[in-house]
Amino acid sequence: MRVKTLCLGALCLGDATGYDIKKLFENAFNHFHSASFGSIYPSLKKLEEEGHVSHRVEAGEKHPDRKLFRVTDEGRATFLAQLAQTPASEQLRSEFMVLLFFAHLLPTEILQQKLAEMEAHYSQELNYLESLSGCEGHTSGIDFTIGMGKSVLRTKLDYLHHHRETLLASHQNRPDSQNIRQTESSS
Amino acid sequence: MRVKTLCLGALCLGDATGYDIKKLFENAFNHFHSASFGSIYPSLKKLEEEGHVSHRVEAGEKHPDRKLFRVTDEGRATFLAQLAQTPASEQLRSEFMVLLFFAHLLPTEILQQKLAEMEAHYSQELNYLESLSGCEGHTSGIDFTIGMGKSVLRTKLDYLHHHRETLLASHQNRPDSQNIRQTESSS
DNA sequence: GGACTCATGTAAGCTGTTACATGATTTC
DNA sequence: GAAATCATGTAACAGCTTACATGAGTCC
Repeated sequence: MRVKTLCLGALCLGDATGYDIKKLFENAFNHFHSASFGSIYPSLKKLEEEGHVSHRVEAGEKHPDRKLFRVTDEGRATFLAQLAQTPASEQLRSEFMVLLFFAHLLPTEILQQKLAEMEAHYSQELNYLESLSGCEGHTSGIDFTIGMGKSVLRTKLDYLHHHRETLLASHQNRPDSQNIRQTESSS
Repeated sequence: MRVKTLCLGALCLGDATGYDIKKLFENAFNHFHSASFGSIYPSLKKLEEEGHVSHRVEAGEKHPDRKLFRVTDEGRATFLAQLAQTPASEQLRSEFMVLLFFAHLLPTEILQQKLAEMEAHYSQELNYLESLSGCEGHTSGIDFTIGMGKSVLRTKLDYLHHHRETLLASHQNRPDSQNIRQTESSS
């Protein structure tokens, strides 16, 4: 789902500025999507041209002027239709898995470092999702995504803890630890 | 990690054609990355221009002519360096989570359908990874990625099974089931 | 005869990121 | 006084996908 559609969706939850939407991406959407200013502001512009949103300017005394966007009836209907059409799917992009896939080409210390890095990442994300659980005002759907995210992260951390040592042990004993270059001459 | 680097990595596992590499993306890399012909062939071309790979043509009798690529010493070194530099990270892009996040805007039947769709997806992917577990010739790193993938998918399926009914129940009783348009007049 | 697999490649276009440009206010 | 937060936007570019173009062999 493109950023434009997601911006429209964000505005279906309440009026907001481009800046507010960026924060939504950084917080609520963070564990399943991302977007930068460079895609959010042009998206809002296009949405307005298409009549899906409108805006009014709030003059600021204690903050800069802000453009507060609001979804139109037409925009809401469009989002609903797009949502219903979207097939349920998921795509992981994991540099960590790439690293593991080619782990036999890396020195053990580096592998160890990557594992530690990933564990820290997972822990941090889990902490964040746990902090969200305490908050109120979530729909049942949002609770579901948070709950699922937490379960998955716990599984990943468990998996790391239980298989880390085995992996590192067999990594050190792997064939051609240092003689990759020699193998090549056999052609 | 860009497709070009991944192609170089693929060739570090053995000589291959562009077509072979596409299959690798569809199979082995499938659960953490993807790429199409339109990015693979140009990548191989660039890699050759840069001296990271070379190729020889295998004339086919029972199959079309194929360009068999091989990594050079320089290419191998470059890949190793790039691999060691790559930070361990992960990014999920989930339309399913988006759907759940906005679930309160969808009719219950549609939500139900999306949940079923996702369950089918997860089951299919789990079956595939389970079929891989039986195969031999995996490095410990690859086994790790497969094992982790399986654990995660089982967790997701479990979560779906345990929370599906609760979600659907509270979805049907949600406020403003059908009166989204009325709410709007209060501005 | 039709569908699928094997095999290579290009061109147009979409989507999004990074970096730049600007500037006020608030917090430490 | 420095750094962070609030706030908006553009331009250049990267990277990838989709669709097209082509064609032989194999399996049902």
